[in-house]
Amino acid sequence: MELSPTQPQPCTDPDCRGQHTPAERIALAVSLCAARGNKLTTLRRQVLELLWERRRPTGAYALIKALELKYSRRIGPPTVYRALEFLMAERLVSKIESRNAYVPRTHPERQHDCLYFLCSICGASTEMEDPRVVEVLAEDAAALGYRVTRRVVEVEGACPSCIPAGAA
Amino acid sequence: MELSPTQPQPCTDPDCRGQHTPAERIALAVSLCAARGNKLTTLRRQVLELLWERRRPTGAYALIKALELKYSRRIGPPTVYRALEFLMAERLVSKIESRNAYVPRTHPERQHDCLYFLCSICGASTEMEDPRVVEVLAEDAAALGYRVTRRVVEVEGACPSCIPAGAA
DNA sequence: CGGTATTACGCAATGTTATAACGTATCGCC
DNA sequence: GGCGATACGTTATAACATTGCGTAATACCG
Repeated sequence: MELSPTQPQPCTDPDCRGQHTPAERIALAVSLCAARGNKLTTLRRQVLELLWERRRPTGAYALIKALELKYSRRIGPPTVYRALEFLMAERLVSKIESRNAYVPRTHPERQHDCLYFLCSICGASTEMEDPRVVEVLAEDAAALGYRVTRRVVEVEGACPSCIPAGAA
Repeated sequence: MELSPTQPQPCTDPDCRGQHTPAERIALAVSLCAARGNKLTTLRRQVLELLWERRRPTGAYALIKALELKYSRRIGPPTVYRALEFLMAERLVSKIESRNAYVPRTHPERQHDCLYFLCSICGASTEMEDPRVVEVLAEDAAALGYRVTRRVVEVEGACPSCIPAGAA
């Protein structure tokens, strides 16, 4: 499942209408890092840009190949993994655990982890936020006495465009 | 993070009090597979038993080592992965995606995917079910036009026993 | 400036997780 | 027994991730 890049995705957050373009999100990333005193180096920015360009969950090695192709130089796994580590720490990127792949976050300025809807047919991913999920999980965590540090919520299925194809 | 086995875990489901023992859960697995006309072979049962014995998320290769040790024979990765595939299809086992590890399911007879609470300190996992999570995710999926086939909900944090240790 | 500490990156090697491809054995059935 | 289907064994390899160490770039401070 390694499909061709597509266009900017609509934001499903009710608070923000319209589309987010890669360029605009990169600019936001730059200013966020600057504000925090962290360095979005060239390499890190290139990785983030690439993720925005592909705009679907992308594995680290696919990223390496794409970087090598685009910038005509050799890049080792640790280089990319370190960049991803930084980007995740800055909340600019999320890992899709069920795919060992990475996606750019639409709203790096926000606090909570996102939900991801993943299409098993076309491979697309849709990010969303739902405070109800956060709240319910918080209640469950409290009931168990857990202190929450991270939420992984990934819903696998068929996206609207693919349902005709895959419908039984 | 590879800790020693522990005892049967309490079931957090309000509908069922008491503890589930490995032996009892294996018996349930046998009868469920029989009822469905599927074969819980020796190997598959051994893998399931091992998961119940370890009772914390266990990687495929750790499973291989444990099997080799316990039954004194060589076992290749595909053998174990196929057994896991079968056990997951029968809903007897779940994969913890954020750890690339596997756990036995307490209630294989039930339909919905579980939530998992995972302790980053001791490595323990706690299974639970919450219809509210399922419902909220169903609503979100409907809003996006997604047809859901699987839910991955993994909450990382500190378990009650570890909070004193890890508390800042 | 120049020295020094810190952080980022390059690179080789290796570790870990998962699957492909193909052959053999086992089981159920007629 | 012969046959088809399913499970399992085996080798190799793919895919994902990290360790360790050295060098380069940067920031800080006298």
